[in-house]
Amino acid sequence: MAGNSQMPRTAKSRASARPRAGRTQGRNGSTQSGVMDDEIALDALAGHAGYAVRRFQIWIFQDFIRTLGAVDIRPTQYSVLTVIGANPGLSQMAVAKRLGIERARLVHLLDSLEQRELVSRLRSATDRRSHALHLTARGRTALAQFRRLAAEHERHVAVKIGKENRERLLQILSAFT
Amino acid sequence: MAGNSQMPRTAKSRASARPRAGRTQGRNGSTQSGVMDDEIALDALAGHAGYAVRRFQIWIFQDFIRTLGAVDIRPTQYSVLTVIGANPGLSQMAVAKRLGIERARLVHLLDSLEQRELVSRLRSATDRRSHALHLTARGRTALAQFRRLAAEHERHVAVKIGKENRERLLQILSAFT
DNA sequence: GAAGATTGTTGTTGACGACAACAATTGTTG
DNA sequence: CAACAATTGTTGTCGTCAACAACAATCTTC
Repeated sequence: MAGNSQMPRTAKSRASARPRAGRTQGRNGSTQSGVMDDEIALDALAGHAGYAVRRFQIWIFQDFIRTLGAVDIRPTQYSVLTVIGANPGLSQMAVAKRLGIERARLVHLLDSLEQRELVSRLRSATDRRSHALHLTARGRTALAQFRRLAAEHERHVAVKIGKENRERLLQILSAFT
Repeated sequence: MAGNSQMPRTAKSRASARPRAGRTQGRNGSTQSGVMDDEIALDALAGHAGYAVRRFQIWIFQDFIRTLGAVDIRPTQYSVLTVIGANPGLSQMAVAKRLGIERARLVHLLDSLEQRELVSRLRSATDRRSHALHLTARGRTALAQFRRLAAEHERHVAVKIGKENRERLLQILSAFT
């Protein structure tokens, strides 16, 4: 229930005012409020990977949250469930390190998932400090559904940037997974 | 004074325990705490663009923040300064829409930048509701320096993922800028 | 001129990353 | 084996950021 619609939806309508595609210098007096967004120069920003990546990441998370809105699962929760599902018995530290999540933050994530009875913390037999994390039966069937919805989301991504571009992207960023 | 160090810094040292690169199934009893991260299966996560993009975005922002740590400029501040510099006289709404920032959030960003005398809000002559945003003289010279540091950061990105991959990435995500 | 929209502002909520401190429990070493 | 160091889960704090809601001042529009 936190799903937001789609992209910032840059102001349309107002069909006049042909953008004079030339100079990117600003300083055109009348540029006050009726500006078409693409008239506004990004300047150096256009050459920064971080800017594009950030905007893309926001779009992708919004789509994920919306697509899995009915089951109320956010990207981080999905990643935690997936890793536990694929590696039952992991400790919280191990999950946190693997996903790059603060172990303090994982505590709350697991509290929530445990309350929803998707995950259970069992005391480890070998190290009484740590918890062995497992999916519950309900967690396993739920995850299967989440996976289907996540695949649907992934198709949205493919449509947005192109199937081949998506694969190329995954390949380029494989070092960060 | 908000700069955080670098990456999550997963525990290194401890030179023993050769990871047995085979199965990715988990369920190996001894897998409790001494796990090498790459033994832990990501499962479906590996096929999700969002996961990789998110991890990459975090890395890139951390490097940006660190590289521009000396001048205390964060990515969002840099983007705001850049857009105002390239389009003097813009209203806050226009900047917010162009960068996909909440206009409520831009208020605080500008408060900070105005306090540092990098930006000034002038009352618009044509619309007394809105502010015409300009860089101060100090803002212009400062931005030139920020740009040099940002270029250095961008070189870090190129080293990290490869020069061609960076360009390919910019191309793939050009729709989001 | 009245109704409705826009602009900047303030404030709240929640997700998230980074830290610091702590108790319980290993491990390590003299 | 006992003292000390390190690890694990936990709690709490702080700051960033996106999303909303409400408001006064100011256009727009009819």
